[in-house]
Amino acid sequence: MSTTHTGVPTALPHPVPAAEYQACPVTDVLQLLGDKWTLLLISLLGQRPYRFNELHRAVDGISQRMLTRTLRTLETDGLVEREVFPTVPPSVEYRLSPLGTSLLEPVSALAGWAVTHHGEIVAARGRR
Amino acid sequence: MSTTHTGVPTALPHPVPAAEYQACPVTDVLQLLGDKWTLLLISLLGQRPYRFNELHRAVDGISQRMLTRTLRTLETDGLVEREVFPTVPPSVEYRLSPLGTSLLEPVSALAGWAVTHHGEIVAARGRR
DNA sequence: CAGAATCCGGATAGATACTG
DNA sequence: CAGTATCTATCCGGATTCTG
Repeated sequence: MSTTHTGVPTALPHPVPAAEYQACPVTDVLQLLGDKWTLLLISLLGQRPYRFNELHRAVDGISQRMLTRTLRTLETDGLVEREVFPTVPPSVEYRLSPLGTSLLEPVSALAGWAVTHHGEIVAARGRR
Repeated sequence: MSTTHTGVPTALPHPVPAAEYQACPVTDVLQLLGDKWTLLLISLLGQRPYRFNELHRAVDGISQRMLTRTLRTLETDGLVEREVFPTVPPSVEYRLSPLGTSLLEPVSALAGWAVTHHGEIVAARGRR
């Protein structure tokens, strides 16, 4: 194996095939959580169930469309359960599924890191 | 406080002002990690330092432009350090900063959850 | 009340060509 | 080798309108 002046091997010990990391569970989950509203909705639903317009009012700034879309994605991925009450007018309740609830723990760990270190990130950004 | 037939209070105990969650450290960090390449690059750089084209070869499918942009963002946010060796041809090495290294731990926790539960998500998606 | 449908602008990301 | 510059296709998300 040839090396450069830096001592870094030029041959790769672990090449990453596209098919692998595109299906990477971690990347997939991170992208699921990384959008604009998902995490906030999960944390709200982690407190208690919410109804649609209740969420709409709770999350200042979210559009009806994005609230619907984000909830649909979470429902499709099995993190949120949607229950329709056939009343007039209709009422729909959203709650975390057991799977979604289990997600609260590792998210909290990352949230803890974020709270602790976000200042450093902001400081680094401030330097350029 | 009035309640509905579902027993859910209509008054919100915890309204979420836009200014708050838009600056939310957790949302900020999650969005930082949630893009297409960031997590993969962090995990690679968590193993050892890499040079630019070495990363380009390691991450099959990434464009030169996106590799540059993603690394720049990570550098700007203080998670990755960039060292230039004034050789001919030039050589640039990327490594995790201490801040970036500290991120490996909570990311691993979330990664563990992802590995454990990704099948359930995929299964849920499969049902619709 | 809880949405669906449509339209649209800005951001995102890939491909390509060029350079110190 | 390690980028930059440019162009372009696509996606994301907001606003608006309409409905069972």
